[in-house]
Amino acid sequence: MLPYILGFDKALDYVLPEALARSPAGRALELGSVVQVPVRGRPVHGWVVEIDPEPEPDIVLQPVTKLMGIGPSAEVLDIADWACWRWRGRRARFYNLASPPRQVPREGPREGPRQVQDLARSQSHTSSFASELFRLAPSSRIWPVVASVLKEGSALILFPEEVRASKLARYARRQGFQCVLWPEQWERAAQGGCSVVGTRSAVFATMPEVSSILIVDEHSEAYHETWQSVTWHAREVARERARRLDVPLRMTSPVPTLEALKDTEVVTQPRKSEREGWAELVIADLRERDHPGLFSHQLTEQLQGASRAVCIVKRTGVSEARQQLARLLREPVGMITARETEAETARVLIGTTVALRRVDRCDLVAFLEFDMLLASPHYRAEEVALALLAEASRLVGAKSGSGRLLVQTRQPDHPVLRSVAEANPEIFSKHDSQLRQDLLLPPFAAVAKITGEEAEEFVKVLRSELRNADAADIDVMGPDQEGTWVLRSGNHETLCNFLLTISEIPESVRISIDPPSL
DNA sequence: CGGACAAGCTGA
DNA sequence: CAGCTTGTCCGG
Repeated sequence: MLPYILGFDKALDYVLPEALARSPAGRALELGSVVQVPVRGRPVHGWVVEIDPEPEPDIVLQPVTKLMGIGPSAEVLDIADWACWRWRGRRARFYNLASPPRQVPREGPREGPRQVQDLARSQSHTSSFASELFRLAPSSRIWPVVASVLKEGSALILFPEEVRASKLARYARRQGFQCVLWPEQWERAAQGGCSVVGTRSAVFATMPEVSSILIVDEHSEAYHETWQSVTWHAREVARERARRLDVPLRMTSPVPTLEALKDTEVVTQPRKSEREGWAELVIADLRERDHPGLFSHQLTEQLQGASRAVCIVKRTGVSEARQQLARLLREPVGMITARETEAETARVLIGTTVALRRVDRCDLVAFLEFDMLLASPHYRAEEVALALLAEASRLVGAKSGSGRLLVQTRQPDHPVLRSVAEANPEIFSKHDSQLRQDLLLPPFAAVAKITGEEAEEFVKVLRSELRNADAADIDVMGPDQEGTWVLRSGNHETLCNFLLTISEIPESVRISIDPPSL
């Protein structure tokens, strides 16, 4: 069993006492079951990762003290192991993500393990796995896609936000579908016979059968976990899980990422519908302006005509811009920042990009400093800027309504803006694809960012290891001004397999695979 | 991770 | 040299 001790990634062997060995529901213990065991006399939870292991000699086995409940299925343990390989993570982290937040009691009807395990452990079959991306304008309903997926059987459906996930689960149930929310209804999901809806970590939901996986708004940054040492992406986990299960992976997005477009069939709406589903874009070309400042005449004009407007500015300068705007409009301006919300009922609101998620309805979103977004020092800056416009477009509604997007810029012909103006995200993805191919950035390369106190020392070790392993086709770059090194390879197999051979990683060194910024 | 124990530092 | 900090090791 693998103890839930971060920084300890080794399975330990225990004996199961007779008293715990039997259970009315069948086998008491299966792969993934959560047990309590003593580690150095301390009670610790952990996951069963092997049953009847070959006991190592000269070790006195301690008994398991408690059965805590069911855990991730063998299939999920396997995909979690894959995630550990792919992002160089620790098993306990991913197993914990895949487990119920609060242990499910052992009692209750539970059928014996189904064919899940056989399915999971047989990985190498010729696959008819297909992935499909539905490019849907921001205001288009996704329900038709969701419904078609629900009709096929027990689907696994991911949303970027909890609110949307639970709303959809409720709606689906009203429409007569068996549909549960993960992780709240963890046990029902594990029993099978229903579709499962959740956010990022629901990609590790235990389900006896999965008919297909659907990722709604695949471009959302919410699918990319970058918290502390854990870096992983739910879309990539879903892709691998679908491939292993040999079921279709489906995605929706108004602004598909290059990652999603890779090896995927794109299904588009009729041009007319897609055009209709984007909001009207008004561009204020700042180069044409005679006086400097944050407020173009198009902006004042649009703000005066709006019944409710949100202005987006950069983090520094929200309150100053707010004062200026209030003076200009001669009315109070509400403020929304990451920390606080003030005067939310005002007709005009100002805030950073997070404000888009705090407002439920408006008919104008104005980006006052759009070029700042485009120029963020990250290789995904433009992609993120386009995603924000899609998000804003969804907020203000389709062309048929009165909703508008206003962008102040000195680059009115930027591919991001042309994509929105023409309701054609392909304009941007072609541009971005070319750029990333030229610069060898993801998804056209696999990269590992190495940071931390002892990074320099560690990279020296990596370099010498690379010289020894003559086959590895990996570049080492760095350091940059921030003391960051980057490993780059043409594919993840090469990169991750190489990293797997490095057993000793200093405590302070952090390796993030395909981070959002380099 | 967190405890156990060893080795190093300090102050009387 | 006790008493405290910091480091290293290890778990079945």
